[in-house]
Amino acid sequence: MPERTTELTTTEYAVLGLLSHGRERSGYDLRKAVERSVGYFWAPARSHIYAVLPRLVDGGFLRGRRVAQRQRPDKQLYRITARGREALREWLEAGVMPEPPRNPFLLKVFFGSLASPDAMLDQIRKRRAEAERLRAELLLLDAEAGDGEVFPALTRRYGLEYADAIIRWARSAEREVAALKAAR
Amino acid sequence: MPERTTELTTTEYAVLGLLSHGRERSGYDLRKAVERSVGYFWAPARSHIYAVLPRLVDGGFLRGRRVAQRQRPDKQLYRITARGREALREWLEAGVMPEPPRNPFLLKVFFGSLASPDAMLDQIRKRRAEAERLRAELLLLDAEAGDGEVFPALTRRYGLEYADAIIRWARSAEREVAALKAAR
DNA sequence: GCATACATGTAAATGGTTACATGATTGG
DNA sequence: CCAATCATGTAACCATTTACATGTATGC
Repeated sequence: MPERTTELTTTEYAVLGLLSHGRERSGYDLRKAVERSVGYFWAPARSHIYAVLPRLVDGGFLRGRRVAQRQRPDKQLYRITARGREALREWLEAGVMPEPPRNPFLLKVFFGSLASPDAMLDQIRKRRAEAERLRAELLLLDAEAGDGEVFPALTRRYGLEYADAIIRWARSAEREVAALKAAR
Repeated sequence: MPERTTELTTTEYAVLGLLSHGRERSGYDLRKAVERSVGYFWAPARSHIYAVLPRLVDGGFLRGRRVAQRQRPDKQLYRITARGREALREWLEAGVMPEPPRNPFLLKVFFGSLASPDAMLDQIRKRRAEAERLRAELLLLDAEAGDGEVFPALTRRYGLEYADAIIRWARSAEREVAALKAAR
């Protein structure tokens, strides 16, 4: 952790963010909300969400209340506090940490000459397929969302631009590796 | 770790990869090699490299030898073994794990409506500046490299495509957020 | 009869990070 | 004189992951 300029972890801010739009929710609800919203760029494990919630209550960022249910396990519902809202706003306005570079796929490409051209061709094709899946998913999300909120729409456009970049790259990379193979 | 289909961690494969091109190197050498090659998509901490080397020796992937130096601390030089080479090749040809989605910047954008438009504008501009720096760095690396190895060149092109995508996105996002601000 | 939705959590592992420790040599 | 280069490592921490544990109700 680099000097800890923020009070909370990214996942904690994600949870605060999801709770910032009014409604109180359970851990279970939050997990589903993640899938339908920030899931394609931030998807904490289920158990991680549950771990983070009591911590946020301890810090005064959330308030929780237990709801007994018949025929269902009890629920914990969480609501964001003024303090939580404030912390979230501060985080949003604070400088972004430059993300540590982390792309194992590119690592494979970099050392690609040690594998067979066919194997590398396969890797690149799979990557393209992944980007195409993402692209389709984002178009779907976009259609579902209509033109409501500006910022969520911006993240989807980012994703599309990103997916398109990979698809373009992959297409040209595939040609190049195929040529390499032909040239023996 | 998801079921552990590979024997080693990504950083360990990165080290094997860097040692696969002939020469023996020290931990210190490797760290510098990282910067000049895979650093913009895989950059382990210095201490992490040192931690990984003895582990690779234990597994038979590397052989190390101590070199005494006058006027300098002793060196450990490492060379890849046949076993190491084999493990690397297997990893290169094995399926890529789909990378876990992780983009804290997009998380901020997603919840951008909770901050001031100016703050968000600033965030996006900084992101663009970062992408422009990366772009410049990659062009430089490209120029330095000339047209030698195909695969490293492919990773640089990936980076450029990526950087351009972000720059394009940021430009349009900046306009949009500015409009939002003007609309009060 | 079986999968899925509802609902929450603990335990263990891990891959990675920063901070700390040490010290000589070289070049501006 | 100061910064950078050479050179290696330990210790502490941590954010996050998977596996494990438990059980009811509903719809196909």
